[in-house]
Formats: sequence, C-alpha cells, structure tokens
Amino acid sequence: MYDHTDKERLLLAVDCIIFGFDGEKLKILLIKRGFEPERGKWSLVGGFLHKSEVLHDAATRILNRYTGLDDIYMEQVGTFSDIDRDPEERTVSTAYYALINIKNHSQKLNRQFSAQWFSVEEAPPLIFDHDKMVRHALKRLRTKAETEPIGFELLPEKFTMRQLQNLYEAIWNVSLDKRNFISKVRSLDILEKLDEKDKTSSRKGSFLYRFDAEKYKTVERNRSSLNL
Amino acid sequence: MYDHTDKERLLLAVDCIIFGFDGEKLKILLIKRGFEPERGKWSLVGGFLHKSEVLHDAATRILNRYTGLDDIYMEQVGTFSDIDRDPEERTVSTAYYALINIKNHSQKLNRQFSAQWFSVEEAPPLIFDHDKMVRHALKRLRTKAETEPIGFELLPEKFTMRQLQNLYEAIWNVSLDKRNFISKVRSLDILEKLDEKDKTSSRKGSFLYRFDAEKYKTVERNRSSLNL
DNA sequence: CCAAAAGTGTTACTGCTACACCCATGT
DNA sequence: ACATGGGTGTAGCAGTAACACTTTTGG
Repeated sequence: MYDHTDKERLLLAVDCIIFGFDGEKLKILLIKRGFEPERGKWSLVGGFLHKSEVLHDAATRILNRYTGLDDIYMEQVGTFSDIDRDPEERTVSTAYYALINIKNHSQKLNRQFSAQWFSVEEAPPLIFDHDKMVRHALKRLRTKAETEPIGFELLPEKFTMRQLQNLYEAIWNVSLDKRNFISKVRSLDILEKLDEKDKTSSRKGSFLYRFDAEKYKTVERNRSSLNL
Repeated sequence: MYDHTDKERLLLAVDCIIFGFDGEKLKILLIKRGFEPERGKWSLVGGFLHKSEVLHDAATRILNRYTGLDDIYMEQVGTFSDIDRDPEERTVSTAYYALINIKNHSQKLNRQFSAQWFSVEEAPPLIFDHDKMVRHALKRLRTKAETEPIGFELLPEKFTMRQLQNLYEAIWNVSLDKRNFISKVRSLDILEKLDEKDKTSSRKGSFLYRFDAEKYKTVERNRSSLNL
C-alpha cells in the first residue's frame, strides 16, 4: 500500500539559526564557508544527521561544535526540501533555532570557523535556502516570545529592566513605553529583583533582576499569557 | 569541515494528520493498516518522499490518495526522528496537518483503505510515534486558529454561526458564550451574511454565512488579531 | 551644577466577560 | 399553544496605551 517504487534514501542535514543579543540588536551567528560547495560564502552552521542520532541531538552537537556551549534552548523550525537546495546531492535539511547569551561565546571559535555575528537586518545573503530558514526562525521566535519566557535565554543571568526592554524591542522591531513595559513585566511576577546595581550604563546605576523559573511555574496564566 | 564519516542516507516519510469537523467534535481520519509492519493497527496516512518531490507536494499527494481531495490547507508540523520509530529501517518522518470539509470525503475511499473518522479524544492508540504527531498537530492547530482564519477550512462554504461556534469550541475544548462569540466574529468583519437560511436544525431557521477572503485581506489587524 | 539614565502614577479608552429575554416557526 | 433553537444589548471590569516629571550621582 505504501508505494516503494519511487522512494529514495537521502541525506538529512541540520542547520542552526543561532540568535544572540548584544544589548542593542538581535543578531545571528554566520560562518564564512571554508569548504565546497559555495566556499567563501556566508551560511548557517550545519551538519548531517548521524546514524543513531535524533535530530535534536544533532542540532545540539552542531551548536556545541561551533560555540562550545551546552544546555542551550533550541527549537525545531521546520524541514526544507527544495529539490536542488544542495547542488551536490539530494539533501533535505531540518532547521533549529538556538538562543544563546552572546557573552558566553568564545572569540577563539569565531576565528577558527570564520564566524561572525550579524544583526538580523544587515546580514549578508546566505547560501542555499538559508535565508528562508532565517525568516522562518525569526517568525517562530517572535511568536514564541509572545507566550513563553524565552527572552531570558538571550540575556546574562542578571540583567537590567532596560536590557530586557531593549531585547523585546529588538525581537519585535517595535518601540515600547518604558513605564508600561515595566509595569507589565512586574505584573507577571516572574522576576526576582536583586540588591545589586549595574553601574556601567549610568551614574545612578540600575537594579539587576533575575528570571525566576520557579515563580514562573507556579504563577497561573491564561491561554494567551505573556504578551510582553 | 562537515564531518562526512557518520552521515547516513535514510528514508524520509510524510505522515498526515487529517482533521475534520462533523458539527460536534473535532475528528481525525485514521486507517487500519492492511500491510506490514503493524498490520491491523491504526495509523495516520502516510508515504515516502519521492525523488524530485518536495515535502509539501508529497503531503498533498498522500492526502489526495486517501481522500480524493485537492487544494487543501496543509501546514508542516515538524519532523520526527526517533531512532527506532520505524522497526524496518531508519526512517525520519515529517508530519503535516490538513483541514478538510468532512462532507467532501468519500465513503468509497474510506472502505477502500479501511479508513475511519475518530474524535480526537477517543482515537485508538496509533503505531510508531503517530500519537506524538497528533498531539503536536493539535497544539499547532489550536495556536494557529487563534491568529488565522483557518477554521473555515473545516466547514462547508456556507455555515451558521452556531456551527462556527461549535467548531471553535471543539478546537479549543472550551465553551463560549454565544452572544460574545457572535459580536466578536462580527467585529472582525470577515464574514458575508447570506439571505439563505439553514432550516435543518430549527423551525425558525438560521442565517448562513460565508467567509470572505477578500474582506479578510483588506481589514487591518494588529499583532495578536483573531483571538476568537 | 549639570548631564545622563533610572525610576515612578494616573487617566482615558478599549475590549472582554457576564448575563436573560424575546422571536419565529412547525407541529 | 408550545417547544425548539435563533437572535439580540448592556453594564461592569480589566488590561492597555498615552503621557512627564523627579531622582541619583559622577564628573
């Protein structure tokens, strides 16, 4: 009943859209390919699915290879199957996006892989269908950020309200009113206010906050909840 | 730089979660497998990706094979890659969900494939990881229905307000107030009220409506828009 | 004392929720 | 005449949007 005549064994690749935040803009990590095909062009980091490996593990492995990081938030974006997306051989690719704290990312690895951070709007054209993958990932990130507290993955453990606001402004490409933003965040009751201040950005200094995952779990929320 | 040692050519399957609505409950179409492996068990409809075929086309082909329908709303849900999900051979599967008008679906094909509609809550256990696929698809459908007018795909062209409300109650498994529902729908300004009445469900008869895709396009909407 | 960023409250408006009665019709 | 489902409006409430001034402190 399955029709086996035409079925084809093919390569399954995994490509990662790695998002970071530098305090100003939402960025993605790209590498300048040092190998064929398309040597010298910019691309997402990627690799092939191994035997005895599930997709999520492959994405984690690839992310670790290029960033040295573990325990990173990742989500599957989708699977892209254009016939000639890879000129070498029929290859289908599943895209994942990852949210990392840009500060944790080593310069050494960046040099090793000719990797570079680009702001989402100013990124160069990418190989294959990677631009499409980035667009989809960005859309998913924006949607997800409306209902889940994933923004904190992009910030250091301790952050100021201003940083948090800048982050959401960057994710949605909007500008928000600082009073409304703060009162909304406070009403969610998912942050712990610390006694420390960050003095780097002003003479007065601004209080640091920390995301409290325990509080988040216990607070009751309705269907469309976060809506920062 | 890509590590080619371990990469593996594998089969890529496509499985379809076919949603329908009978006026009461949200349903999915399942087939009783007439072939090995797992002959006699219930499963989603599926098949393998062909050479020179993109995933979306494969999903469309499979849907057509089992329902005879064309031009159907489909959306990719995700790709499932558990190592032993298929006992025969390493197979990764991309799931799509489809929304069809249950009335358009032929009894003949149902007999041919031993297919049957089950309400989402009362479906039997499925083979492989198909239960997981259904859960994911349902989640996606629920989210999507909050912001996009996809419910109409599940209804006949002309429908009553009551049918529309029943549909959304079934999708989200909630009960809604009929006055609030109607005024919310009206405020969206995406329906055309017809002069016809449907007399099957009451003596008085209830007006029929039609989704107006043109209106939908022109009406301006904000970020979180439909929220029926 | 001044520049620069932090921090804070109130009001108007919009949209959502809750709620109950009359209408039209076929039998 | 009555049973059945269809159709309608309003008032309270909650959450959002708009808006400007005071505080702190290093130089």
